Amino acid sequence: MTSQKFVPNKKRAVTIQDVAKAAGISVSTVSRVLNGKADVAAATQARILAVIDELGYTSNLAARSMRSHRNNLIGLVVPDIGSPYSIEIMKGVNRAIAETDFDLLVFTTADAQKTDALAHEQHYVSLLSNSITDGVLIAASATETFVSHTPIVSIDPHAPNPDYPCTQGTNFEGAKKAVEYLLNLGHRRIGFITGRGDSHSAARRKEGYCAALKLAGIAVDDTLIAVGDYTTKTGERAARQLLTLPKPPTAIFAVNDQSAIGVYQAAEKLGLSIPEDVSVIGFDNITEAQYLGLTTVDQFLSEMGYTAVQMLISLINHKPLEFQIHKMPAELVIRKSCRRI
Amino acid sequence: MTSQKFVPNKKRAVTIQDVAKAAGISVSTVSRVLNGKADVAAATQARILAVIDELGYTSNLAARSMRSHRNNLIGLVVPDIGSPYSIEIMKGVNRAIAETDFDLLVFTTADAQKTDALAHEQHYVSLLSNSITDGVLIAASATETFVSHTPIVSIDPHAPNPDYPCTQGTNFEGAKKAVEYLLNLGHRRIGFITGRGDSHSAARRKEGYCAALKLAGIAVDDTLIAVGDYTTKTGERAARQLLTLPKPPTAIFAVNDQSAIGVYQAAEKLGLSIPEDVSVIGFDNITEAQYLGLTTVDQFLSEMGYTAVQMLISLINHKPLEFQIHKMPAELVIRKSCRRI
DNA sequence: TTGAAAGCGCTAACAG
DNA sequence: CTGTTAGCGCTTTCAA
Repeated sequence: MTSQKFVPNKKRAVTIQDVAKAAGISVSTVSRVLNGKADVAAATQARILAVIDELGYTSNLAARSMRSHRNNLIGLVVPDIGSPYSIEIMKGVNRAIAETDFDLLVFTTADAQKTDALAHEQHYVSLLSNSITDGVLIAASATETFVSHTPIVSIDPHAPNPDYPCTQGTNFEGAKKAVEYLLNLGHRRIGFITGRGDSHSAARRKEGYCAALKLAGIAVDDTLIAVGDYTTKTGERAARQLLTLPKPPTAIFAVNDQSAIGVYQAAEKLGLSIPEDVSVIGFDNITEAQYLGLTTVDQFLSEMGYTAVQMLISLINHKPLEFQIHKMPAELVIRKSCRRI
Repeated sequence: MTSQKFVPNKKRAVTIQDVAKAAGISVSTVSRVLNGKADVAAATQARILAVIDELGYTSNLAARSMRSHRNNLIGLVVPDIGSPYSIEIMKGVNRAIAETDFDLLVFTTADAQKTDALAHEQHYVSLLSNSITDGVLIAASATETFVSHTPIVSIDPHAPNPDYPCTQGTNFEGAKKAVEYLLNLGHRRIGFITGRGDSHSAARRKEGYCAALKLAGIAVDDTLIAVGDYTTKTGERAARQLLTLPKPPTAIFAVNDQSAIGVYQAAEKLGLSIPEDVSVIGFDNITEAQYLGLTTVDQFLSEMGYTAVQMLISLINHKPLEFQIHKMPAELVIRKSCRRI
């Protein structure tokens, strides 16, 4: 077996000094053309540009940032790249970034489940913010306070923090709307799958669920509330618990779409069909839920990302913000997972 | 309307100097405890740690990287965060990263369609690689050469480049396998939706399509080959072209799953159903395709990302690579989008 | 065990 | 228009 070994080339990076030397000019002049200053002779500029191209020079971000404190770079910290939630937010962030002259750097706290995500969040935010980034966006932050001398905007934080501007969903109103929709369809036994206990948004969604029920004169039945943690796995377990009740609910409202997918899977495994046997609505609106045909409450995660970028850039440019908390309206997206009874 | 203005706090970042001053000690000693050197008195160390905690000090990545040239940070450049393709790769990369002590920084070339993505790719790679990152992974690179003094591993490059190690799919074999499956099902008129012309992998997939046909003694019919560019949009257009032919194909093999989704949508709009009227297979295997029930050739994009990380880390640690090109096997995933005729 | 000092590559005054 | 110089915050010799 001929295994082709590969040994990396270990050449030093070319610096501004190399360029200056090769062009027979001082570093400051090179720096000037690099930064597009006007006061450089056309001939000199052309020569330097040629040398830069020839040597394949690229400015060292670290060195540059150390001096100029402006990198046109914004950081985004997400709990888990690859989760539908993060992806949706990244899409919006990316779209907003594309309209500006900022670049985007995405940082992930890798394995949120392994060690304490809180410390990681903290760590990364300070790391980015105190270094190369002009400001940072932090999605689904569980952390309360950050150490940063650079602007921070938080996207859909678990708990609201008056110290940092953020975008937020209308969790209460959205959940209420969803449950009211089910009530209008004639449902009276409506189950709820909760999120993690420490999450402010999950709590608000539960409040919305209870409020809608109360408004309709229906008492909240604790046996119809099952505990989840935003994942499909616990969603399935919770749904199984609800659907195997002596008197199961005719509809289930899940704290998020991932949990709703769990309901979908549980129903499938129990030989139940949706929406014939049970109607389902989930909060949030991700691709999988869309393809499954799940009715969802869309709080426009991607818009949250989009808006957060604009807020952050205002802050970076020292413009005051109109609102410290930007609420995104939630909208019910009717698909085929609910039926009238 | 009471708009709550928000003005950012503009405090300077706390540096190692501040810590040294507050602890009544020199910066070098602080640096030592920061880097876990052994030769510091326990008392001094404790005091410094306390001050660090109190002041909320975080080391400046830029400054640190400038001196030490090792940041335990790897960069990933993707063409488009938010595209199913990139997401799949990121998942694998992230999984691998979580097993190491490296952190991941994801860079995106934002809007590939806007300006020339090639220059962007180039730019970001050098930027990351010459600065804060110990090595970079580049996904779906169209660029031929990179300027970098740091290791580079390319994931599923459009065109293979002998200068950089990479992970690659078995494009030819996978496509051949897919078409052979359709042939076994009895299909004789099998359409193909192509990828972009400049893509090596697209070309290989087409070759696989042709090879399978030839092996079965079927002449390649150019009217059954429609041009796409990896997107759902062109996939739909191409599918429409094929399906409205006087003698349409009974099956379509699409260069990627996004194009296959286009086939799905085109069929729907033409009132055709899958697989009754037309069978469909797509290359790659993303969430949407899975939920749609599309039969696909899975080349394990996420495994490509995973493997690439390991290759890169070997390089960073100056270990030679066993293979410069790591081929990932492609596997046919049978779902419900094909039928026997 | 600790401190002083020399840069890493770059930008930004300040002179010429 | 161009060069000189002084750091940005940090690590790392080299002395003490």
